[in-house]
Amino acid sequence: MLIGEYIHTLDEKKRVSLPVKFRKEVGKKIIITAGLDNCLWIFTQAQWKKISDKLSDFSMLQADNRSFNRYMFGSATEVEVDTIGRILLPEFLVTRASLKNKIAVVGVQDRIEIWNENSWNAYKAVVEKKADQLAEKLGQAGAL
Amino acid sequence: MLIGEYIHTLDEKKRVSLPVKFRKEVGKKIIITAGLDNCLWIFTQAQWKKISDKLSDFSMLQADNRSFNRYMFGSATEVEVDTIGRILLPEFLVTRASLKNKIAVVGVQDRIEIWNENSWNAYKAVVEKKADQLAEKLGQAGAL
DNA sequence: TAGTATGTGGGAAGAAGTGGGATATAATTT
DNA sequence: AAATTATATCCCACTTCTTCCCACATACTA
Repeated sequence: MLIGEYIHTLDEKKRVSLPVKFRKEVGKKIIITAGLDNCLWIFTQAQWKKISDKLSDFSMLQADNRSFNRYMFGSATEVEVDTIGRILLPEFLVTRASLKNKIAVVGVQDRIEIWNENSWNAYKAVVEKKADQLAEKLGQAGAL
Repeated sequence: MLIGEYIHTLDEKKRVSLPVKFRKEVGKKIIITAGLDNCLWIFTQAQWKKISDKLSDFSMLQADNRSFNRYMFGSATEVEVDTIGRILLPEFLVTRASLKNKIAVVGVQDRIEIWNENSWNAYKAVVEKKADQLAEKLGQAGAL
């Protein structure tokens, strides 16, 4: 289970070290792609297979599905974790997620998210304000 | 059953000792996360599993679910209880709950809550004033 | 009053994160 | 085709933070 938030550095060579707590779970090869809400998503290979299988079930005949598939698949890249636990982010993904020197590495159950630090803080602030409402809603859904 | 309120210290290294009465019940590894009303929640691993299983049913394609999952998982951390019954709080959770030197450790049925001492006192004061009304409401609902 | 249990504080060893350099590979120019 | 430049990958070293351990203080109990 991937949980927790870590503030790490994106160095000049576009490298990020993964938090130690995540390394065992994600393995040596990961899939990184553009996520929703202007962050990057990192999946294990197994997880990615699940997702891509699901996505391929959607009909190619619908424009929305085509767009979304292009979005997810088009930006997906396989990346190796180096000997000391770092990954190298492709330039276009750095741009896509507006990553600067300080980034947030966030564990969200079965994926890792990479955020620009400021965007992440801003996002959190918004969600925190709404948290009660969200909890209420989910409570009604029988979640907690 | 976790009950009672204890005022403990958050030392410079962000450590808090758990009240002895709670230790047996929570075990050696716990999950700590940002709760509602600006406090932290501590769960046993078993409880956390229940919660996360529920949450995994929600699709990541819906914005509200993404928000809540990020909130719950992103702010959760697995923490070990050290040999003398202390836990180490990650910086971002200390910030989230505005914890200072003095904190309140509160047993609430099946979870432990961590509060800034002042916030806790303020919260208690408010609830006390409303207690009659709350009781009335619960009585009508047939709770007691 | 002595002994035990709980809570608090700090120092030292180790690990994690970050930065920089060297080597190999590819590309471009003459 | 050779040489030089550029790019990328691998490896090493430094620094900072974390973790583990031990010691002290206070409070409670016998």
